[in-house]
This record gives sequence, structure tokens and C-alpha cells, in this order.
Amino acid sequence: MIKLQLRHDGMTAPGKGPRLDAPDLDSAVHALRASGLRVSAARRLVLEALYAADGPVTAEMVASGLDGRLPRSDIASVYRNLETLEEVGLVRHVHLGHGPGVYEPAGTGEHEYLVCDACGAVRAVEPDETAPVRALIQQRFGHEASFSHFPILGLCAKCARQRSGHAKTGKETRT
Amino acid sequence: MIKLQLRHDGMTAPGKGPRLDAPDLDSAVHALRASGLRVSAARRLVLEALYAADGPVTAEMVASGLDGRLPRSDIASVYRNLETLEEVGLVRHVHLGHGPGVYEPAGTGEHEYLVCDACGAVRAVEPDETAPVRALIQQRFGHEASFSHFPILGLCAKCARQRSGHAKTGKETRT
DNA sequence: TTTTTTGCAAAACCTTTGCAGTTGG
DNA sequence: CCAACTGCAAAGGTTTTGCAAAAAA
Repeated sequence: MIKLQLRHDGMTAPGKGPRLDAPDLDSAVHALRASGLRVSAARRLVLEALYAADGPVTAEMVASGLDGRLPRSDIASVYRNLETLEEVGLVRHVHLGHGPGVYEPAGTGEHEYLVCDACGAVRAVEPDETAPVRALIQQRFGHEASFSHFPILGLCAKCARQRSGHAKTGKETRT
Repeated sequence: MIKLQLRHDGMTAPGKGPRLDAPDLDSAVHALRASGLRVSAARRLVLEALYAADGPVTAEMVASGLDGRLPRSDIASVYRNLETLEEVGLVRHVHLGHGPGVYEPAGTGEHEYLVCDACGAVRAVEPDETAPVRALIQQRFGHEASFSHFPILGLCAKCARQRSGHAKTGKETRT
């Protein structure tokens, strides 16, 4: 068993663990106020964007007001607010691939992700769907796994079929 | 079932899938030549560093000659060579956290990783240890998972115990 | 000799930080 | 009023790219 230690900065919600239960924008704003944080225009806008988006989005997307659907804001403030909101457990971020991280409201269900390395498809599943998988990992390794920060990478059903079915040649995506 | 598609750039060995079987530096160099690539000093040095390291290392580490153990080289060339070597299947890279990616020889066994989100511990395991986990994922989701590019994140046994045992307060790492 | 590869410099990309001015409570 | 927050600008860390010079085959 190899074990090494690298530079590390805590990848999930830092201060507290428990994500606040905020299924919609309003409850998020209330929770925000309850946390002693100010509900500034910029801050509210970040939440609005995350709740309005139909999936996890980049900071850049939030700053652009979801490509114009909302007023745009400063990217530095967006990052600062995402971090603050993540600290109080209202927001979560995930790394689905090599690009920028993507953010989503923490209160809308703790999604876990499966990403296809060949076609890039992202599939969000509910944690109880992966519960047996996490249980098995727990049992085998004593490790309490979570797939909500890094996805389960691999080949989606379609790409896997395609590959084994007729041993296709170089059907990969560019890198 | 949610399904979204984001920008994607193929995170594992691009051109071909099959990692070349190069358990040591010499066979790697031979495989390299066999691939039609030139064995330049800089290129060889990258391989030397990866085989000499005792775990996956950053490009920066390679460029520094593993902190002086080997001659140092230009970081841009290191990245270029890592990419090239990855393309022919001699090298692989992993993202263990928020920092830079880490690289290792592909021929020394396809490690998979478990990373602790609290203490940062990295545990490398052999793929047959995770086989049942991957089989379960396959069965449940039709997804051919691999944990060699993104690790299984979560709490290691020790940190999990610590946390459930005596409901500790704010025992987290900074972010 | 010819094509690949290098080394340097510069840029690109994502994210963080410093600071003076603004604003929410 | 005053601490918290903003916007801008600048920097930081990682990775990529352009290009003329060097080196492998």
C-alpha cells in the first residue's frame, strides 16, 4: 500500500460540513442573512444565477449573468462571493474535467456526477443511487467516498458499447 | 436523470487507449523509439524523472530534476514531452486535488487513488482492489468507471472515525 | 540533410489579492 | 456610522504557444 502526501487545500465546504437547506433562491437569501452575511446586490446576483442555471456553471458564466439573462457582475466579486457562499454551505463546486470549476446551489440536492471521458457527457445522479457504491468502498477501504467534488470518470454506456462492440479505431476526442 | 454537456478535452490518453507495457526506464525508451519518436536528452530526462520518483510528480518537479537529483530542464519542454509521452501511452496524469496535475509512468501499473479531503492523504491502490467497485458502477449505471484520472475523494478511515466518534467541531482544513 | 525537438519568451487561462471607494444594516 | 462588500487593476499559479536555433536520425 503506497501512501504519499501532497500539497492540499481542502476541496469541499471548509468551515462547516452541513450544507444549508435552501431549495430555492428565497430560502438561500434568508439563510444568507441568518448567517450574518450581508445581502448585497452582487451577492444576491450570484445566487440568482446559480438558481436560474439548469446545472452547475462556471464563475465566468455567473459573471456574464448567464450570457445576458441577468445583469453581469465583476468576476473577482463573483469568485469572492462563491467562496463565501461555499463557506457557509449555500454553494458547492465540482470539477468535471480540465476546465474551470463549476458551481451550483448546495441546497438543491447533493448531486454526484458521472462523466464520460470519450464524449464528455455529464450525468448527475442522486446520492442514494450511488449509496451502494459508496457503501462498498467504505467496506473495502474504510474510506467515506463522495463523488460530488470529483466525478466518476470513465466511459458512458454508449461509448463503452461502441468501443467493445466493434473494436473501433481512434474514436477518441482530441486532447 | 439530468444530462448536460460542457466543454471537454479528453482527459486520458488521447490517441490510443492501451498504455504501453514499460515497467522500467529502458523499456520505456525502447517503446519510445519504436513509436517513431526521437529520444532526445530532454525527453529521456522526463522519463528518468518519472521512473526515479517514488510516486506521481508535478511537471515543475520534473523540470527541477526532482529537486536537484537530476539535471533540470525547461518547463515548457517538460509539458510538451509529458503530453507527447501521454499520447503514445507511456505516461499518465492524475488530478489529486486543486493543485497542478501529477504524472507517472503508465507502464508501472495502473494505479487508482483514494484521497482524503480532510487530511490530504493519498492512497494508491491496484485496480483489482477496486474491481468490485467498478463492477457495481457498471451494473448500476452502465458506466465503465476508472479512478486513475480523478481519485475517489472522501474521508480516509482515520478522519472518518475521528469525525463520527466524537462529533468534533470545525476540524477541517482551510480552503 | 531534413524533420523533430528544444529553449526562451510571451501569452493564455483560471483564480486570488490589494486597495480605495461604496453600501447594507 | 462603520464594518462588510464592491469594482478595478494587478498579480499568482499552471499550462500552452510562437519561433529561431539546435540536435536526432
